[in-house]
Amino acid sequence: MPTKSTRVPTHASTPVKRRPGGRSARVQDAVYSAVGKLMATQRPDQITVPMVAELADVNPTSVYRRWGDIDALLEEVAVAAFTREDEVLPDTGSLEGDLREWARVITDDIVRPHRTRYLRAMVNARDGVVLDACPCWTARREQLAEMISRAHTRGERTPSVEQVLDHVIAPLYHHVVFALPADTAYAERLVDDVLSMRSAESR
Amino acid sequence: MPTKSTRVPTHASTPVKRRPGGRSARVQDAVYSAVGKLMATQRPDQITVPMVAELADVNPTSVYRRWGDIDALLEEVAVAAFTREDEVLPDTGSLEGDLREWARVITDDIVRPHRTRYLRAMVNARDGVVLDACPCWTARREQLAEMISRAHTRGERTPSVEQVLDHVIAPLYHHVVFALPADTAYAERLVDDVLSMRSAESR
DNA sequence: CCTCTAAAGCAATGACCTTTGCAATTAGTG
DNA sequence: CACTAATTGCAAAGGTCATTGCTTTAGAGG
Repeated sequence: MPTKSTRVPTHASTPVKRRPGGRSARVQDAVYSAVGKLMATQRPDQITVPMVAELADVNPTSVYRRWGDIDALLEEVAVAAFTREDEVLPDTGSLEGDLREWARVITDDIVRPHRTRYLRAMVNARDGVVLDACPCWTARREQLAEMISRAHTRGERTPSVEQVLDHVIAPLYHHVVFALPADTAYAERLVDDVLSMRSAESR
Repeated sequence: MPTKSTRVPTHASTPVKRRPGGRSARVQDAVYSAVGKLMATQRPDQITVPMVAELADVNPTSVYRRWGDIDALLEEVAVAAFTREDEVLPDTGSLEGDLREWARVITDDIVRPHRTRYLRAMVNARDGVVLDACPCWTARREQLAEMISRAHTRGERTPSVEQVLDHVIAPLYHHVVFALPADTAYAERLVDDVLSMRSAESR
């Protein structure tokens, strides 16, 4: 069992890691990059520590010592990949336009093979637990809240954040992870459906 | 590589298997049962052939010879588990009542740990392919078609089969496989939402 | 520039999985 | 009932993965 270092650093300003200097950072980057490359072609559950270690030109022992096992590493890389906030929110002037564009971007993102594998890796890691929140959904939730808030100030009648998550995001991700066909047209159909629903507050 | 027998049987009436007699059937039952028991406690991707072989009191070699690898075996057992047609369709007199009851039964089914693991196993097996149809969804689709057809004969305005699949089934399965909370109340909310949508044919 | 120690590398070890050849069992068939 | 072949059991061998003790490297602070 890998005993994670929990010693408190001298200054509160220094990050949790005790020695984030050049070499450790280089190793971590190399390992992350190797995982990303393997994800492009390999199924998550057949990626092994020696595989990523060789591709990263790092000793397997280092990977075992820092991450414990392959699952922890994959999970870490997966959430890192999905929490990057480099997306710009669409602002078309109407909620319908915003949602269509937003759903289109998300769809084009997650249908790419390596993104699909990240999703499936996250599915695998969740065993025996029920999470109230998931890092990659909180980002979506915030984006949605922003777009819906804007629509409200324009006086539009809108569905709730939860309704859009349940009826646009969930079906999209569902189709992708279960290998069912998913494309932009499907995403737009979902947006049409959710916009035709009676809004939540009138329930 | 396991060379699957492709020899044509003498009579077209005889099934594909060449020797489905007592012993083979017993072995298959034991293996299926062992997989089911392991699924109750183990993650799919850490179930190994020797594990199921020992629990089934069967030689590992037999499993390798018949199924090739653990993935093929798990996939086979999973689809077998999800295509059992022992469910009775609800018939409450209204589509709303039918859907609520139907969604409730499905929810109670898939939140059980071993059922969740079967779903995740199916997710894993789907790599690099996009399927037009999935065996466990065709069953749902047929059940839905029946209920909606009955509602139509009663003169009810109904959503389409696809809409119910996308907005009730998909979010439910999504929540379950991603370890997000899912219960009967959630399922009923989804049913309410889909029933408040503008129906598909009026689009 | 020097010291200290966290982190990485190395090598040996053990455990487990998978394959393969051969013998034994047993289900179909005449 | 006897015959044939499909299927299983057995055992050995090869390969990969994961762990562990020790050594070496190189940040970080004085």
